Amino acid sequence: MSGISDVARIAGVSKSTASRALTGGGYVSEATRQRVLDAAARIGYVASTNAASLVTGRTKNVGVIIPFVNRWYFGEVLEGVEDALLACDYDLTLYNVRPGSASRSRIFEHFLARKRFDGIITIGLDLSPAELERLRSLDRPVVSLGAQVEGASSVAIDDVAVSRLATEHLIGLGHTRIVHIGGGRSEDLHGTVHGRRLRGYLDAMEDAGLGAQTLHVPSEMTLPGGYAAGVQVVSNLRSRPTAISAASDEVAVGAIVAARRTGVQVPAELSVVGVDGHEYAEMFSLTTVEQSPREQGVAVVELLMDALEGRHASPTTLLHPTRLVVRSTTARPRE
Amino acid sequence: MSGISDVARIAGVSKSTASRALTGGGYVSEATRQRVLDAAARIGYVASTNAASLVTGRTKNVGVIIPFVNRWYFGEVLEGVEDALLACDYDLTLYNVRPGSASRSRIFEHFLARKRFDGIITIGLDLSPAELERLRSLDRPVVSLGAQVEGASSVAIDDVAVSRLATEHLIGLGHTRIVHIGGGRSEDLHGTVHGRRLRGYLDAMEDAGLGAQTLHVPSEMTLPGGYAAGVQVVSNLRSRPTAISAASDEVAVGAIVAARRTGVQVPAELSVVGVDGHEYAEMFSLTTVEQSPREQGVAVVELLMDALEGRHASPTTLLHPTRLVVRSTTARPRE
DNA sequence: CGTGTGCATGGAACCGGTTCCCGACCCGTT
DNA sequence: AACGGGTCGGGAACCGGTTCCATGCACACG
Repeated sequence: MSGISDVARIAGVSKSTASRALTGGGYVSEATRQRVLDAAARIGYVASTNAASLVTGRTKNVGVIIPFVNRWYFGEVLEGVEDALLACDYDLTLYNVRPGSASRSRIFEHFLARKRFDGIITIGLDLSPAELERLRSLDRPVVSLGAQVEGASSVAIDDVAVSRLATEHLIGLGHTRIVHIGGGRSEDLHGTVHGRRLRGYLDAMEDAGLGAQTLHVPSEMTLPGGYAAGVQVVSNLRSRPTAISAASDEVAVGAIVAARRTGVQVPAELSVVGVDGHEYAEMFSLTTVEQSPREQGVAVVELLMDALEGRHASPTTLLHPTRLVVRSTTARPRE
Repeated sequence: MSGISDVARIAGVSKSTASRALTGGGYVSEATRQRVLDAAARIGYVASTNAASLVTGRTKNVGVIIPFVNRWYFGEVLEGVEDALLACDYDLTLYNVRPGSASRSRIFEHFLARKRFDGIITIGLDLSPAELERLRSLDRPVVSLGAQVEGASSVAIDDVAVSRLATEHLIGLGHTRIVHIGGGRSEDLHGTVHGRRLRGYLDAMEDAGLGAQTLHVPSEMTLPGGYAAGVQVVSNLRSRPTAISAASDEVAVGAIVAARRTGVQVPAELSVVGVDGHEYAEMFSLTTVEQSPREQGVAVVELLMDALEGRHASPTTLLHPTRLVVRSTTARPRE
């Protein structure tokens, strides 16, 4: 495999001159630079970032830690991050730490310590104090998306607000028996996305004077999860709610499928609102609060680049905009 | 940041001895080895793979090229690959080449040339001759999943066979007006997954003497794609088909949603069969031919490890097993 | 008792780049 | 004609590891 020495030899210059010509530092005459560039192009030379990083300390590589790649939100974010990093000439090393997976500690203890990247992006991850400590000890900038990492810049949406907005939409239509489908134990109303979305629902109900009749069916943030919860809600014949505020679009769609299957009309008998702007939302005419995970991925990369280039050192938190999109799964309740 | 020299100093030995103790090569007395290991553990030392790779030539890193991360099949595969690589102590560098994206050539020309990985895994990718050439010039083993790369080992399922099996199931139930929803232009019956699945349908129809009445509605391999195609099929009132052979489960589910929405009973009026074993299949009681992408990911990593360790040099192709799972979206046609 | 063998260790070269430092050269000033 | 500052390019050190080679030593053997 060809190295910089080969380029130098072909161009008839020394290694150092070749390096200067290629990286653009120091004085090189235009003529020599061209000769070096030509030589490099001719043999298809690309510098080994590995070797360069040894002396420069910049690896041109970023570690991304993510709990799922297979859920819509995370997949979108990852694609956005990938694109943005590529545009900045960075490679992306992926660490998939599935919740409950044994490999999680191995990643933090072993893999992250290999000094292989210039920075780290964590996505939707709640870190333990030990993990935080380990991350900090690497002495590389850390930015996070969708969850707060202490002392790190981050991009997120206001999860409480989106869920509140969705619920208020239902209340505004005249609903009072509204159930929230989603995760989150009631003790944990801040630490997780699940929890914050439950919080938003509770706040909206409270503010509307409906604090006494809140309902919460726990569910995984998946379509099958929403389906199971939906079955439960719909089969509750005595006092069936007239509306569902779902913690995510996948949950909402699952609930809709469950309702239709049982012969319950949406939105005539049951209104459903979600959160996300999932690619399925349009197909199901789902009313939802849209966020744009792909753009959030791009934004978090920008934040990391700022940190890498020493711009605005103090941690900032960027709140990404969201908006209510009313389609046809929500309507006034029947008298 | 601590280096091997620090470890050596603390343990009171030379750099070379420390290196031998840590990597396990050459002679080191048990006592010294322990002292070195203790010193390393004490300061949380992990060798920089970067620096080591410079001399050993092994980077402990694998490049993965994938067209989507956001589609079920690809997401599953990626998670399987990640797990398996981690278990072998390899990092994963992700290259997401979305079809039609301008960055594709940049990845092949620039990023892949950085000599950063020991091997490459391509997933569901049809390479142009130039790309193939570039890959080969890197002089690193390449293995592929779900598509043939000339001269490379690969893992795949028999796409023709699965689609044939699904279609034969419908034929076996007595259906004759069967439509295939999926991609693939009829000229391209081998090069792509779309094409091969169309081929399987055509073969099955042919063999059953139904070659004259094949029907094909093109569609993207997504749920919305299937929905759109489903609407088209169902609204064809005069001679509506009695069964759909979908190219994937996502397409199948989309078609089912479309049918139900239009009031067409599944399976009473319309049977639907898919291919994949998607996580949604069970929820929709979908009859399908299951494959296991996660396991395929693990298998392709094994193949790569074989190549990296010089075992069985000649390219092998592994056909992964599949099986028909009959649920309740298929039934005999009504008289 | 001299010598050969095998284990244990340290010194130094090396991987492929970047960068520091220094000398050569050119050109305009004094 | 001597001098100084700005350009240009080469030699060598360095990044953090691994590995080759030489050396020291203990022990067994003839």
